[in-house]
Amino acid sequence: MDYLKGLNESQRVAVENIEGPTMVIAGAGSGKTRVLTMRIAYMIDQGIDPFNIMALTFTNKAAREMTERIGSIVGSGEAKNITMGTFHSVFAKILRMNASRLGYPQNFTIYDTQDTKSLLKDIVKELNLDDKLYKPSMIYGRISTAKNNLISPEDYLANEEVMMEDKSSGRPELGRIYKTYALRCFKAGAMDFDDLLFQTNVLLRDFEDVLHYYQHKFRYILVDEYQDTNYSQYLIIKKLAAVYENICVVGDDAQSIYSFRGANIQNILNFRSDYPDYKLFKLEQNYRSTQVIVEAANSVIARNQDQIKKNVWTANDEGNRIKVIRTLTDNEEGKTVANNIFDLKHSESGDWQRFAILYRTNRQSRSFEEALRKLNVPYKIYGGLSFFQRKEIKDLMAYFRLAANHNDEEALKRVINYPKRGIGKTSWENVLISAGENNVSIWDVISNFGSFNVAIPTATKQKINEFVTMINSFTAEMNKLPAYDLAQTIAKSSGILKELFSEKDKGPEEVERYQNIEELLAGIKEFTVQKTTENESASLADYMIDVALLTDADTDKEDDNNKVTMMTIHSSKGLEFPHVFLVGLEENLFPSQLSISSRTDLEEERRLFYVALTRAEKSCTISYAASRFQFGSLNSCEPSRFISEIDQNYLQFESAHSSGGGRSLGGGFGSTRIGGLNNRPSGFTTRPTGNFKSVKDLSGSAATSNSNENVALKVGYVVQHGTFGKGKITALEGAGEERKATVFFPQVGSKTLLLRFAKLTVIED
DNA sequence: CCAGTACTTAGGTTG
DNA sequence: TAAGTACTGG
Repeated sequence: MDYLKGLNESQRVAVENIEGPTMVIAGAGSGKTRVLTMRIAYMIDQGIDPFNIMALTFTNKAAREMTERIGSIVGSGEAKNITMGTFHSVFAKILRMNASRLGYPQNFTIYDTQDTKSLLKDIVKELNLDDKLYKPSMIYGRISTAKNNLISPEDYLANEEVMMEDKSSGRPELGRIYKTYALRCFKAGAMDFDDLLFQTNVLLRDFEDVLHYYQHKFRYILVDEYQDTNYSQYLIIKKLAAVYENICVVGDDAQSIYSFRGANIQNILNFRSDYPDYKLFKLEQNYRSTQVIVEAANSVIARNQDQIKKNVWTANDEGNRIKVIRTLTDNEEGKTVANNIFDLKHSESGDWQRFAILYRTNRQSRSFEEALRKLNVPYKIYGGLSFFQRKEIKDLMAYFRLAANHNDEEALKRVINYPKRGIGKTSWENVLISAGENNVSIWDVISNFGSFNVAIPTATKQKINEFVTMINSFTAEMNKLPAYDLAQTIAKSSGILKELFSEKDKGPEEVERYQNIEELLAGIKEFTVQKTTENESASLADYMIDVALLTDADTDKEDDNNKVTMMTIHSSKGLEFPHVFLVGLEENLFPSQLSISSRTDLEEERRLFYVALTRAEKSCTISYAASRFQFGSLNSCEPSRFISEIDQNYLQFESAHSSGGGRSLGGGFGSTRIGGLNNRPSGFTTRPTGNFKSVKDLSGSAATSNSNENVALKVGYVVQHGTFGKGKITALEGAGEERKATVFFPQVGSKTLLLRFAKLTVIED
């Protein structure tokens, strides 16, 4: 077991103690991941069946990397049998296998935040509530908190304390919304992120045989980042570990930064009372950072009341002091940091990936993005809108979802009339009403108009029938065709590909959208090939299961390597960089304004600051601006209290302009393909401006003469339109007020126009 | 149905 | 500021 030789004494003991409840408190940079990896490898070496091991990590990427490393020690065949992943992904899979127990379809959809908010918005509208008072994100927060504390809608409504809270905040209907929302999700065969944990709890609570099965399957349980688990997660683990009590949790209370999503440091303290004979190991030697960084971080975190005392130390070099830079504005901050990175990169050998810019909020990335782009410095941004959240991707995926699960209401709503197929808002609303009245799913209504009374015209019903037939034909292929083939079919026959292709020559954004779809299809192809060579099932449903819980960090690309990283401090957890730039250190930004009134919130911000500092290996630079643009106006800012909380012996103050002079600008340095995930081409969008409008307006209303002309229109006529120019009629439909024409304009593409309004003049017939 | 415009409001972090 | 939504006129 050579691999154990590289460990220090406390790491080795933590690795070798594989039986019984174990808690590892691991200081920042103390080799936590290494211990976890080695421990699992060691367990397998000791004859434990990987099938009996469950390891819960914080990101899917971490799980993947750990599986790989374990595989390199014990063989990848063995490593593959470990159940490893995030809480959400591991239990989503378990839920799929047991979905019928809970009355869910095996192919249940996972609603993301967008789906959830959109559904909540609809519900508020349907219940005739004030949407100023009941905002989707606010309701979602409330429901999320409830679910994470295992409060069901019924519990919620029965809980007087909770109901009083809602009443006094002027929102007495939250419970009713929660109940409606839960019911709608259930009817749609959908779970939101919190349901994945909530329903797992239900499953383990109500089905003893299931509980027993998993208790015996997972004889050995490991949980990383334990300080960031919430009550719902805590209880799952507690139940599963109840028989064997081979549970190992690893964490650092000083790095607990997710209380906003229900994480509870108390879970660490509970561990002692839940497993009184637990063993405690502390990893205190930091291998990552310089002495200055370790000590500076220690000096800050010491100010927190709530903490487990530990002594993090390092044998590394002393290192340089932490540079603190003040700039006048946020834009200057961007430039200064970019210049510093540029200078440092060229004064020491090494790649761009050695640098990271960390900030409190996603929107701070802009000034750095601009400044880096000007210097031709390649960068990538994590967070913000991820690939799978983009409209065009969600649209196509909605077809996939619908094919897998007809009841997926959000998916249906998205695509029933996209691309346009003449199924309007009113028809949709009437279908919704009918579904509600008959207490069935929306799909039930639209696939069986004969059985329900729906107030929509026959022509529309016909169109909906065609749509239903199309979706059914996709469903029929779901388990026959490989993912890629079906995805390709859907992209074509749904009309999405055509829709985006026709827009392609409009502008850079349209081109990008088309390319994103191509990228998605390429990704599905890759998936299909890979699964097929591994002799595993490669259906489109399988693909969606794989992809549903991916984040930006998980979808990191190979060719994205040599780039400066920009991300929030939250998403930097677990990562390390030689040079860290910690920006926007201003009161009300970091610490955030929302946190400064409560001690516990402020302490969490301070832990966040601690996490940020301890990402740095060699150097850390802190910056703040004296003024910052916010909501359209320039606001002046105070430097963050956290700067003065650092032991001043570790700081070196510097003003913005004194830094480096000998920088050579331009000269074709940097990469040609700059920018990262969010890179936007900086071209212009040329768009016809309707500047003749005012002249036309003066000509007065010509509505009557218009309608006369319309009667005479026929497919194939060439017509003239005020803004779109000359075009050819490709289709005519509807009658009277509803009569509309689809016209192909070579200049702008195909348009459908309501003839009641559009002024069309026949040029030739 | 389409497109331009007026209005609103954003509190912050994520699977 | 910027994005997203609601409204309105053709």
